[in-house]
Amino acid sequence: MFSQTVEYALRAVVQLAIHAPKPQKTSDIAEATKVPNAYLSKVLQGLREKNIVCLQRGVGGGVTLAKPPEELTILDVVNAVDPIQRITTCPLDLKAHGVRLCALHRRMDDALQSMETAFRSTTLAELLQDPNPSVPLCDRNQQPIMQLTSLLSSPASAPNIPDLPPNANPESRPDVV
Amino acid sequence: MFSQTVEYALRAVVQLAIHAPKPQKTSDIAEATKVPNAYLSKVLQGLREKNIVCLQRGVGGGVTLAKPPEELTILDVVNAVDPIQRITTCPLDLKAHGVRLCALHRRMDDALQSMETAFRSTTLAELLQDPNPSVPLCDRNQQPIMQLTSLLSSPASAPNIPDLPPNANPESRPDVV
DNA sequence: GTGTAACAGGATAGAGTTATCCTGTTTTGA
DNA sequence: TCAAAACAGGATAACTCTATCCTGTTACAC
Repeated sequence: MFSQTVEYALRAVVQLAIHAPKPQKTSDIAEATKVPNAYLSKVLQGLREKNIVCLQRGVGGGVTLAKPPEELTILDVVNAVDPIQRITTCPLDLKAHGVRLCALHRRMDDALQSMETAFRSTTLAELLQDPNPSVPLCDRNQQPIMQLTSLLSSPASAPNIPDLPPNANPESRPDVV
Repeated sequence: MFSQTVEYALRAVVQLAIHAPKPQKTSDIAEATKVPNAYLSKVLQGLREKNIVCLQRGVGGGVTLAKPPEELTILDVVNAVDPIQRITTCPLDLKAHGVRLCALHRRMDDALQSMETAFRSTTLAELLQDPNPSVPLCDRNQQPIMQLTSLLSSPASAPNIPDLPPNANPESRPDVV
């Protein structure tokens, strides 16, 4: 549903947000985000054209966010590389429909709108402040305060959060059927 | 965001639902839905493999829905041709994340889930019962009861719903920002 | 100015999506 | 049995997306 390019772009800007405002080299972002280096370079050029990032050549250069993480939403990034195309007029060009979508296209556009709204509501800064124990792009878990305390007081009993089997999925919300 | 194939498949099954349970020829569906005939044939073969439609060769044959419109949801059709792929494990394969998605992928999957839920909540039958004046695949507007009455009593003053300019969009819900 | 760091951008290629064409197979009914 | 109707399916092509490679250009430090 989301293109590879969107996924890559989001990973890259999250990595930039983590280190903002320090510039990051494309190759370092590529490594951290597991995105092919040469392709990431193209994606970043696209982001620059849409004023999401700044690219600086030469020694000490690299990539930076064009705005502070508080002012960049997921939607800004998504729309920069692979815009969510809302359905505004009848895809069949039926004259009688025009901008009054039929039930089918109304529902399809509603789905697009809900996605757009969700993406617009989250900034990069909010992503980083999320209390989720999995830190974006970082292969470790945050230790909750309680566990951190016990870790400090008795290192031997440090909780070791195990990987869960693929079907356990304790963090996800139950599917509304 | 939605592939052409999904759009085509949805148009086709709506057309089948409109005429259910009467079989429709592929060529007739193609014409009504403005989908390339030969390509629609491939799409329908995909829908048959997923038991969404039945295809019958020979004189009097054609395409029918494999279930009544009340039992087919938009999601059934979408997943048959271009499945909504939920994010269940970390796309970067970070060991520490596993099935506990980070904030970024959690939000992306939430968006996918809301789309999935919306599509699962609407059957083909409900699409056809929608009071929306634009009838799916049909290039005319239903006359609301009031207007129909006035039409019958005084044909000369029959309201003629004009096409609206692209930005007026009176039917769409206001965008929640 | 010279060398190095780092992005810029064109050429190219593989895979997937969308689309077309043509021939084969099945089914029905006269 | 034969002919027509209608789908089946292989071959192929255009286009887009994803990805790689290589050379050029810019910026900084010395």
